[in-house]
Amino acid sequence: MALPSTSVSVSTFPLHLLPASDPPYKLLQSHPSLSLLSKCKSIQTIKQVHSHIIKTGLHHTQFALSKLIEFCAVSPFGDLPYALLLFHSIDEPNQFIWNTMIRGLSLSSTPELAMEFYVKMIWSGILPNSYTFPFVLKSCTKMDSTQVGEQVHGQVLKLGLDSDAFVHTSLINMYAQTSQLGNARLVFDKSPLRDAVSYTALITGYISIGYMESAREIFDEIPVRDVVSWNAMIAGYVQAGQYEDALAFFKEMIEANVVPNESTLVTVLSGCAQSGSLEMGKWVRSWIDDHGLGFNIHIVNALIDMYSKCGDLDRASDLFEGLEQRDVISWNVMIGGYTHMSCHKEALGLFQRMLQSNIEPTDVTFLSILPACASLGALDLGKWIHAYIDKNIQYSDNISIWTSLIDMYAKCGSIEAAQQVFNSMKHRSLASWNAMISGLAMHGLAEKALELFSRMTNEGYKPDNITFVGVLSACSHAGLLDLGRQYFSSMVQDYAISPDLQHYGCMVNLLGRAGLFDEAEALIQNMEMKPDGAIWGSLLGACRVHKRVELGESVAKHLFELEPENPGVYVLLSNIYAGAGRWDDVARIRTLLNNKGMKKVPGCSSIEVDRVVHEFLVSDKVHPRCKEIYDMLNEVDTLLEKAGFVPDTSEVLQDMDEEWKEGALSHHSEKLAIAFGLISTKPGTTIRIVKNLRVCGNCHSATKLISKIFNREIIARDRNRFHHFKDGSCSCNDFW
DNA sequence: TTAGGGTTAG
Repeated sequence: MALPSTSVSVSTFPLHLLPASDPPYKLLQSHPSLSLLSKCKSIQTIKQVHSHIIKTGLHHTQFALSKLIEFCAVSPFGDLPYALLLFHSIDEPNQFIWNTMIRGLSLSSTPELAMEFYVKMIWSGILPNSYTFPFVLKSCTKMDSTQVGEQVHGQVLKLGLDSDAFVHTSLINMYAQTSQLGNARLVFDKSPLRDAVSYTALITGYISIGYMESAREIFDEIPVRDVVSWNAMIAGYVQAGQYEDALAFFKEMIEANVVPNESTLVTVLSGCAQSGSLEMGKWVRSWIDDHGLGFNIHIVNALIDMYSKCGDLDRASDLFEGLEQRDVISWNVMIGGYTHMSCHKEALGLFQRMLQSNIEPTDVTFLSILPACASLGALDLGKWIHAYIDKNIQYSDNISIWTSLIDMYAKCGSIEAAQQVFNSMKHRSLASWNAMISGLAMHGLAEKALELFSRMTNEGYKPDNITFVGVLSACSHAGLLDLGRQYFSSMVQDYAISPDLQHYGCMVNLLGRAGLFDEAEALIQNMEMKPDGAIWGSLLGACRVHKRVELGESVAKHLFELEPENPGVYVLLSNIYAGAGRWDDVARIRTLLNNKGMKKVPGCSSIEVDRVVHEFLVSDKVHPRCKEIYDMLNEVDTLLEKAGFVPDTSEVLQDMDEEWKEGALSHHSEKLAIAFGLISTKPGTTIRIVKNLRVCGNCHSATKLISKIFNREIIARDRNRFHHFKDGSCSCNDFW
């Protein structure tokens, strides 16, 4: 924005003719140069105003400089380094200027500097006043330093400033936010200065340590509750997961004739979103419409979030598209909504649109978009995001983002890159270790996963239930039965973690694969909870491997009860019959399936080429390069045959009808994706594919040979794990 | 003479 320079006459006030002491305040306050400040939207325009101030001689007045510093230090369009520069140009800054610098720094990401300025202020002989301490105490709160906070409290008492309501509340807030509720309470109780604000500061302290009931008691004591105190309680209930209480409070608030504001509605809607309750959300929506608030962008954003989290993506998208002005939150909630509902392609598409609209993504964007990349196997896009994050310093200490990158790389098949990100992290959270361990596990790198687990415990991290899912799945993917047993009992005995369904699933898988059916069944019987479909499914899979037809039948019965609509159970059972040569039973199951009108979930494989994800279904013929793909498939089949490959037809039901009609196994989705990879990438390039189902035995054998014949590394992710095909063999050692 | 405390997307 260029400033209208002609509108400011240098001679408006001939201030340069005045003596150095400040002229009358009224004259200064209305000076055009200073009123221009409020129009500034960038550092360039601030500099222009600064030069106006110099031209008009205003820079001789501390008042003008203080207004300039205030704008630079506090306004969202300001520039803290410029404020510092201005500050250092002043010989003897007055109390207001010191306070303003402390205020600006307390808002920044470096509150330590605010403390430094506070100390310097005292050293320079300027006494802090009742304005200074709210800023200083905010810095203490931000630094989470109880020691410094207590020292400042001492100085407040010495100066007798504890009788100021603002200082008083700031003290309560400082103690409340640094988990010293006892001290917060003491300050609160000892002083007669109690208003809705100080009550609310105390309430949020109790909420932050999860004491909702204490918060409620204090709330009931407030003589006059204002909108913020209601908002705080509603936010507390949302945070505590007490969504119905949050809504009840919202209704009570309206009955008490307190007018909800934007915060109230954003908070209530986020509660509806988190609880997934569309009914609640609709009720709030109608209130919003009745009160004409449907045009507030923050409220619309919250509505988009609510609808998409409650599963109504159409309504969410309508609101999103209907927005005239979208801010970054609008984009983030819509992308996050798609990810939440597993519409990963839509999430990626919207992200591309966001970039095209020149909206800067934020860390929240990446936390939504990286899982979408992970799910689709969109490695190139993931890499692009990694490069973007690398370039933007503000993400350098965001552990969640780096953890998401580890997860993305691992799930996109690039375990080396995941490892590199993990190694480069200076600070890690438990989730970072978990992501790396699970990543190694799904790549079948059990030894490395277990090594990492012991490194993690040596470094003092306490593993949680998710860690053990990773550890046990590492054992299960590598068939490490004894180690699996050891970790399972260590989890219970050494870490007091009670096993959940996922842990049992790994153990049943391990035992089943080893053919230890009695032990597996005993384990299932001793579970504290009812086994789910995954547990029985795992056992049924083992029955197929070990050709245990009768046991398979009885296991399938459990599954038919639990998941009557899951065609996978019928498919697996029919494969068990096929393996035993019981073709009549195979036919019976097929008829049963057809009669029930159930369709197997179609096999779907995807491959990313040049940042575009291509998806293939069984015998798909819709791809633009369909002809070339099928030509390549023919060539592959010919070469496979030459190499002595004999298709195994025992798993013909894997893809049911479609496959049956084709009469061959050569058109499974993974083979189409591989053929497309072969024709669309340079020789020698690694081919990465993602399949939604478990890879079938036939394709597994074929892919091993393809990797040898075409001299390509093929990395395939199926529903359970990764397979690295190279030189005719697979990293899973045919065990999956 | 200018300002300051408690609530708000994942």
